[in-house]
Order: sequence, then C-alpha cells, then structure tokens
Amino acid sequence: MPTFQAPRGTADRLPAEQKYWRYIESHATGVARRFGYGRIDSPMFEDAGLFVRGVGEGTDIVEKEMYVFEDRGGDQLTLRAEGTAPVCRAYLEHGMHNQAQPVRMYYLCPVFRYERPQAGRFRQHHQFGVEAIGDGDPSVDAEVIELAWTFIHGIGLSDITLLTNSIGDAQCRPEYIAALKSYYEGQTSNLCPDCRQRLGRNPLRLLDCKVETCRALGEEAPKSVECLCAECQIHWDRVRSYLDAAGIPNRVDHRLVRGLDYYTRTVFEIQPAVEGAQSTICGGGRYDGLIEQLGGRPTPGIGFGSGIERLALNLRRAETSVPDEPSPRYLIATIGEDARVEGVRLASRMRNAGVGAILANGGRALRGQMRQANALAVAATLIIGEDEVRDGTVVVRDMQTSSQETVPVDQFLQQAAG
RNA sequence: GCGAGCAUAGCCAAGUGGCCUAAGGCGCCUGUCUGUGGCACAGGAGAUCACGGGUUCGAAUCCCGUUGCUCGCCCCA
Repeated sequence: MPTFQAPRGTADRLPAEQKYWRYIESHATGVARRFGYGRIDSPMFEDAGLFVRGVGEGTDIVEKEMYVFEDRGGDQLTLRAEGTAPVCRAYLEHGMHNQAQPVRMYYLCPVFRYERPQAGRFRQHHQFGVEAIGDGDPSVDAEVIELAWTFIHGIGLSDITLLTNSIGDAQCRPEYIAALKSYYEGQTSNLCPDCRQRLGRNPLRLLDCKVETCRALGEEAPKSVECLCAECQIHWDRVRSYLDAAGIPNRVDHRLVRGLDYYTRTVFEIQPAVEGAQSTICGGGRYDGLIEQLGGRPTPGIGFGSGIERLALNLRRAETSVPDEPSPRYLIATIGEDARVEGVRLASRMRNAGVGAILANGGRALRGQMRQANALAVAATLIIGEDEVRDGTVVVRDMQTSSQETVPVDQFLQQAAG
C-alpha cells in the first residue's frame, strides 16, 4: 500500500491548533471592520500574466516561485502567489473607481510559493492583508500602517518593532539607485560575492545584506530619504507626522527595501523581538504604479500582508493565552440498548435546542464511558440506565464536584437550553 | 537554486554490528470496580527500525543512493 503525506511545505491544521487561527482571524476581521475595510475573496488561481506584470518579471516570486500550470483549455494559470495583484485586478474588473475613494478591502487567504520550507516559511501559507486603492493621500499610508499595528497589538504581540522607509517614486528612485550604484562601485573589493552580483541586478538589495563588511558599508551608503523628489519628500514628512499623531512608534530603517517591484514611496515592516531568519510578520507599502501596470488609469494604492503562520508561531513563543474553542458541555452515557435509544433521542433534542452533546461510545461499560467524559473534559455527564428509561429521567453528574441528581428529561432540557 | 543536520509505534524516546522475534514513558483499549471518571495496580493493541542497494557469518546499528523532515543562505508573510 502506498502511503501519502501532505505535500512538501504544506501542513494539516489539526483541531488542536485551530484556536490560534480562529483567534487571529476574528481579530483581523474585527480590526478591518473598525477601520472600514470590506472583505474581498478572490480566486485561488489567476491568469499567470497578472503576477508577472504586477509583481515584476525580475522578482524571485515570478522567476522561480510561482506555481504555474496549464488547464485543460490551454490557459496559463498561477496559484495565488501574492495578495495585492488579485485585489487590484478586481478593482479594475469591477470598476471600483466609481465608488468612494479609496476603496478599502481586506482579505484572508492562502498564498502559494514554491520555496524551500524552513522555520516560518511554507509553500502554502496564509495571509491577512488589506488594500486601500484610489487615494494617494499620506493619511491613507498612516491609516494602513496603524491598522497593521493595531491588529498585531490586538492579538497580544506587544514586543514588536515597526520599521518604515520611503523609497521614492518613478521620478526620484532612478537617481537614488544611480547614487547607490556609484557609491558601491567604488567599494567592490569590500563586497561579498553575492553583493557583487546584486550590484548589477538589484542595487537596493545591497542594503540589507547580512555580511558584516557589507553591513558596515550599508551604514555609510546614500539613504533613499535623502534623495526624494519634492513630492515624495512632502508625502514622507506627512506620513511621519500622521503616524506621530496616531501615536504609532516607528523607526526609520534606511536599509528597508522590499522585494516586489511595485512598491513606491512608503514601505514598512513589523518585526517581532525574537531573532530569526523568517521573522517579518507584516510587510507592505505603497504601490502607486501597479494599477496602471495592470492596464488601468494611474491609481494610487497601499496595503500590507501579514503571515498567519508566523503570527501563530509568535503567539506560541510568547505563550500568549488564546481562548479555547467552545466544545460541548455534555456527554451522554448509556447502559443497555433501550437506554441507548433514549440517549440518541436526548442528544438529538439537545442539539436541536442549541445545546452541545456528545454520545459516548456505547460499546463500553459505564466506567469506560465515564473515562471518556473525563478525557473530553465535559462539564457534566448525563447517565441513562434502565431506571431512567422507565421513569423518563436522566442522571446529571457534575464532573467537577462529582455531585449528581436525577431529573426528568424534559426539565433537564429546559434548564440546559435556557 | 546553494549549504548543514536528522530519520526507531499516534507522540517522546533507549539502542553505537550478534542474548533486538526492538527497552521505557505519554496517549489509546480492557480488567481490578455486574450502573459511575480523575489516582493506583494488572494486562492488551500498536514498529515492514523512512525507502532501495551494498559490506558482513550476522545490520536499527557501517557504506552508498533516494525520499522526507529540520535549520541556515537567497528571498519573502
């Protein structure tokens, strides 16, 4: 017999860990609602071209991480590789520019990338993300960042750092990159081999290299916020002052650059205090060129994505207390076949009345059924034997106090439902 | 895509070439207790020792390959 296991980089989410997910999701939807964001669910797969165009041809995601397949009709499709491009596609497809701007949306969905799995990284992971499309005002930047901050604080992760930066726009970024390049070109002998490669392809990436000598060079390198054009400068100053007004502490990190091509101006990340390679739990930024890139009129937008697996990992690490999933309070134990029938009847009536009930494994002696009640940690066990069947009663045993009383079935139902 | 470590029952694990037809613990099931849990005691089920090949009289144990997992790099959430 062949055996199967979950595909590499994927994981079963077992009942025992569901509480973390329910907890995170309910906080996410709650925060989104308070900020006025409406939920959007887009398809799990899209036209492959959407991501190629949206995320950028040279990015790792497009170059080597997308799940691309051809369907039976010959269309090239891609499992959702990222959250923002599909939302922008929907914005265009449904003419959302006719709604009040910005259009505020959030999503909670799986994302697929073909990567080497490791701590906090999977081939299928899940993101909570928001997008505010159609208004380039810096107050929207601050709003989105505040939403992220509020969300992560709300789930109980308080030892976190918000990093911000501005990487300019189509006007000023080329100049900045040129400045950066010429700075590093004078230092090539001090660069690590990786960085020498990056210099040609993606100079921004030199900034976040971890090699000691490169780090030192990065400290001295030209900073993007020093090369902003006038508009970007004003935008950046306002974002910062709005963040101050909202009381959101943040640290400007000149080395913060993001790997997706579409980012402009404001970029940000939230990091937990615990060191780890895959530590970023939230990342986002402004993408004012993306909608146009996808065939729409120039439309500003900003958003973030937050990895739920990483959030859950951090909740566990921080030993944050997370409420248990509600489970039935009652287990029904029966003795004999006649009682069994009554047990089935009672369970059914209870559930119809909105009361949770589990029928014990009837093949076992009462003793075994009681053990089961204990293992399932129910609040009370309902026992039905010959006497109870005859009298139309049920024994209600409180598992905590070990006290029990015999009550008429109807009376019990009324009490339990009320 | 690159580098490193690991792989024994559902989980944790002993075992480092021959009393291994594989210890122990958790969990599960049964009994002690004919209709009453948590404790204790007794018993039971559950393992092609990841897979394939090799070395050897003999392999869970040594070697090679494959697969998987974990960790790091790259990148990202």
